[in-house]
Amino acid sequence: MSPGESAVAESGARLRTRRAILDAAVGALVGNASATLADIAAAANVGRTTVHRYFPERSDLIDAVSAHLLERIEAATERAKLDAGTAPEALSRLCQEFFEFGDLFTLCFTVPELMAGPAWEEETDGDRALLRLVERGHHEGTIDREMEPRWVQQLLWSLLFSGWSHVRDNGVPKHHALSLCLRSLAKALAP
Amino acid sequence: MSPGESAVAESGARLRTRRAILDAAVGALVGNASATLADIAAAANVGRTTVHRYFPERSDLIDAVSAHLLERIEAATERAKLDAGTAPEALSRLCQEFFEFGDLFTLCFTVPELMAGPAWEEETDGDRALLRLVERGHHEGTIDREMEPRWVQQLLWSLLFSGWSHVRDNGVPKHHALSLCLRSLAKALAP
DNA sequence: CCGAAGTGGAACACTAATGTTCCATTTCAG
DNA sequence: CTGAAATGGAACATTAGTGTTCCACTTCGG
Repeated sequence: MSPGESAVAESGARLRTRRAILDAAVGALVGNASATLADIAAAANVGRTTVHRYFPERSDLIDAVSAHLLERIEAATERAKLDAGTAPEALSRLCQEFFEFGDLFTLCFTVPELMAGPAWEEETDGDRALLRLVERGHHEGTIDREMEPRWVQQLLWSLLFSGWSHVRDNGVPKHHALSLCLRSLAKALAP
Repeated sequence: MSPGESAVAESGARLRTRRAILDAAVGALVGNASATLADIAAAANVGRTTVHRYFPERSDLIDAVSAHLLERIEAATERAKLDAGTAPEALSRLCQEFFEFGDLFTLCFTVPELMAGPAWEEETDGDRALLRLVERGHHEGTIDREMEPRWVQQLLWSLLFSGWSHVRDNGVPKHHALSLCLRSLAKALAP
């Protein structure tokens, strides 16, 4: 292996610590939206210096978390197979997939820098798939035509946020919060 | 008037600037959740020194904003007359009242320090009135019994958040966003 | 007109977070 | 075992925000 393949073939160790830092960053930021690099380093059982080695600036780390989040969202959207079944069924599956993320996606609401990047401005494939799905529901007659695609999108996300807040604030079991999300979504969308 | 009545009889000017700073703080924080005291002072057309005269520490200002917000929420809850009409009607009125706040209450989601105070932990009269209202709806048979009081509370707030996000992100007119909120809420709660 | 209240702004010290450098230590593959 | 890779930690400079002090300026009621 010739030297200089910096980004390509990282040693196993590097990949592992990089991942550890990333995970720790997510965990720390979920607990405290303004977590310090020192906090994150501690959470990752790593020196602050090491964090800087992998992510020279704070914004680099934030960007990485952001990218990681986007990837997971896209993956979950694919798993939900939005083309299968009726539109409400597909939306329900998507809701369940997203719910699995746990408080991970709470970050979108609590850490504003996270959404700042250009990647969040443009529509992702997942976004488009969701919007198309709602339109399909309109044609099928399985989704209330007043519930326009973008509103459904807002609704889905804020329902998930509600669900996890319900778990956190009121100590409700997760499965119960999920079923409240699903029921509320289904009823709101029903024609 | 004897000297030393510090907090009681403030001159008109003092009250006016205090209010100006408070309003500016709300506006600045809505625009940027991590607004600086300098930002706020500038927004209020006031020197930073003056801000410190009225609110010695940043937390004092935040507390004042928090109190102001709580007052308005309580006032809006009273105006909604939750005891009148059917439960869904009352909830709809409450939703409209809250919606009037504009992005003001977005602060609850974006400025975590704001909710940190002890005043937000304990249940306010407004909270209790809302929870009782939902129970009344259950007895009347006008609200789905699966929609437990605290969930309805979460739902109401996150719908409002969705509504204003819809306005901000998608440029939808306010009245339209409001009607989407009301419709979604009504359908989700319907038995 | 006068004096007190209210204000603005400059200057300062203090703190917390960030980013950098350097060196000693550990780890691990060959 | 040996050297390169990876890490931890101390020390440092820098920056941004905060809180304080002091003085000059305006304003406004009497």
